[in-house]
Amino acid sequence: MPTHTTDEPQGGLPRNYLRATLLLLIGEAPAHGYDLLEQVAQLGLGKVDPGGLYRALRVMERDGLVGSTWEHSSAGPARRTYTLLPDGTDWLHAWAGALRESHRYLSIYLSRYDAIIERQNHPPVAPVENVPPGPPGPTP
Amino acid sequence: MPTHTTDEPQGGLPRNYLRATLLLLIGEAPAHGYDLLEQVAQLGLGKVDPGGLYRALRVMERDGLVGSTWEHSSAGPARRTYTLLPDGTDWLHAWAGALRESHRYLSIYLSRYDAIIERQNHPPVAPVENVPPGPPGPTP
DNA sequence: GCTCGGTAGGTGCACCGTACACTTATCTGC
DNA sequence: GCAGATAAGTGTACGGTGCACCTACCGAGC
Repeated sequence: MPTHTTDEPQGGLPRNYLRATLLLLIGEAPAHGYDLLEQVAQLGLGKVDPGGLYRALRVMERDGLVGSTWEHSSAGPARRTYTLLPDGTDWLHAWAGALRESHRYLSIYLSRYDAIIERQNHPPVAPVENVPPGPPGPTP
Repeated sequence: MPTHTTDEPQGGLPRNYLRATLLLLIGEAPAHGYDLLEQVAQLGLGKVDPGGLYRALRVMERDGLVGSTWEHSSAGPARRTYTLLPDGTDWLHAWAGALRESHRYLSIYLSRYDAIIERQNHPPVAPVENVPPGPPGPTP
């Protein structure tokens, strides 16, 4: 038996949506991982895997998109606060462009999907299934 | 040197966009692979890898989403024509729902991005960078 | 009759993002 | 001193995707 086949749709979110989202949020205001974790969750995508989030942040730091500084809060453990670097801003712009295209694509997709549904509700001619045309009468 | 780091955005298309798109197109009208290859390309996503497309079709057939029949055309090699099966229709609906959410998410993302850009053009107060407050005078 | 290019379908493979499970450390309140 | 919230990570396997490459059929042209 195949392990997985075609499972439930489970999202259909853009690829790399995590990086893109993190760049946006950090671009709005510097923040630390745990904070971003909650912000991301409230942004429409519930429950994000913390591991993936922290990993994404470190990769982006390694690549010079964001910078981090440790902040020793009086309450709770120390936190890493991330800020957007110039390269990160460039990337944010690039991502926004790509996502705008993706957004347009989804609009097309959904309108064509709606057209199919519409067509099913108002068949153009000869509804082969039921209600044959002509006056009702005893079956010949 | 790391092999890949954070490369160019390269799309940001939804995950599984290929299956979703194929289901939609086959739902509109039965078609064969090569045909779908061109339709998909014209749908906004240029140049799709044929291998992946054919593979996706076979997986979906294996999972009972689509059915196929060989058609021996008089001109050119035989072609496999795919039609949507009931399970495929269910999936199409599910995908459309997921993609609609994704579409909404992208709307939010883009409007927040635009807000950032806007904010950069019209800083709310005290543009920390230049133009210090106080009467202008000769540089000390 | 042989090659060339378009049509049609397919495999092998490696990369990388993601999801899931699990761990560590600090501080507050009971 | 233990539980639970805050905060940051690691290990790992899965699966979609992209790239490169291969087979087969058919008509046109040399």
